Amino acid sequence: MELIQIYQCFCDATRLRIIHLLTQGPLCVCHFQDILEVPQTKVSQHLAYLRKREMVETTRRGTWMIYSLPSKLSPELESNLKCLQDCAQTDKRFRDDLKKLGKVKQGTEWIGETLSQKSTCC
Amino acid sequence: MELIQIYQCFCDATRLRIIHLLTQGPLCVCHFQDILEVPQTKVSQHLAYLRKREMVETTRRGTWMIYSLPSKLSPELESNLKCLQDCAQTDKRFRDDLKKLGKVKQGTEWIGETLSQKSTCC
DNA sequence: CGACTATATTCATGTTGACGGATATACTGG
DNA sequence: CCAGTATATCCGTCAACATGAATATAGTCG
Repeated sequence: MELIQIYQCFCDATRLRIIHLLTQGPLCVCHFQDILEVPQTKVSQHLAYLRKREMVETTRRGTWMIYSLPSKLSPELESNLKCLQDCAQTDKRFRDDLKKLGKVKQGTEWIGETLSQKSTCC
Repeated sequence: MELIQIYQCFCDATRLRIIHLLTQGPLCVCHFQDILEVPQTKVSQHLAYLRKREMVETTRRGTWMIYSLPSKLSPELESNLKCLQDCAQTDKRFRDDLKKLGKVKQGTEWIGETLSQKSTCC
């Protein structure tokens, strides 16, 4: 992944929040919706943008689509993700996203290879 | 400077090269032109973009306009500039830019507050 | 002041991107 | 197979951006 493409992926607020969430681990679309509070279409479109540029990978689990960062990160991407995590700490918006992520995650839990469902959503 | 704006400034190839050059120190427009080998208009427009977003500062020195990074960098910008410098090392294009910067700089030299001109350009 | 150099701005145009609304697809459980 | 949920894609529209050409501005030197 070219450096410039990394920045292109990073340069929209919604995408940046998505990527930031993904640094914490894989996440399914409905969780993105819950956390970001943006329309489903918007989430899907940005995820499509990221997929097209191979910034994210997907796995289907039933009707849910789980998004994650690529399993092997280029050094450039890795550096920039670290930098992002670092910068995000001082930003209220990103911190709030992480808080919500925690709450949303409380509703679900991974047990081995299966997802134990506690919330109404995935 | 907001994180997202940093990425917006970084997300065009020409701008990224400009910013990368600026991490090495102030530079005037004609040097950008020489190094980047892009039309003057293009350089000026990208510099205007960066100026508007306060990613760069300017000083006039005679007919030349010297561009530099802001004297006080936000922590976010500083982190990202470091990251950029890091990533740029492994990229041929950026390395070539630095090589050219060296050559161009050989033609000029700062002596105290005055610019001793050795090349035809500033 | 006038010619010249360095740089900026304006303009027109093509492209990409962001977004909401509508619709399609994919999987699941009955 | 059907209904329902999760997600993706398509479409139209609007704004932002990238770019080259032409022109304007600012400073210097004679």
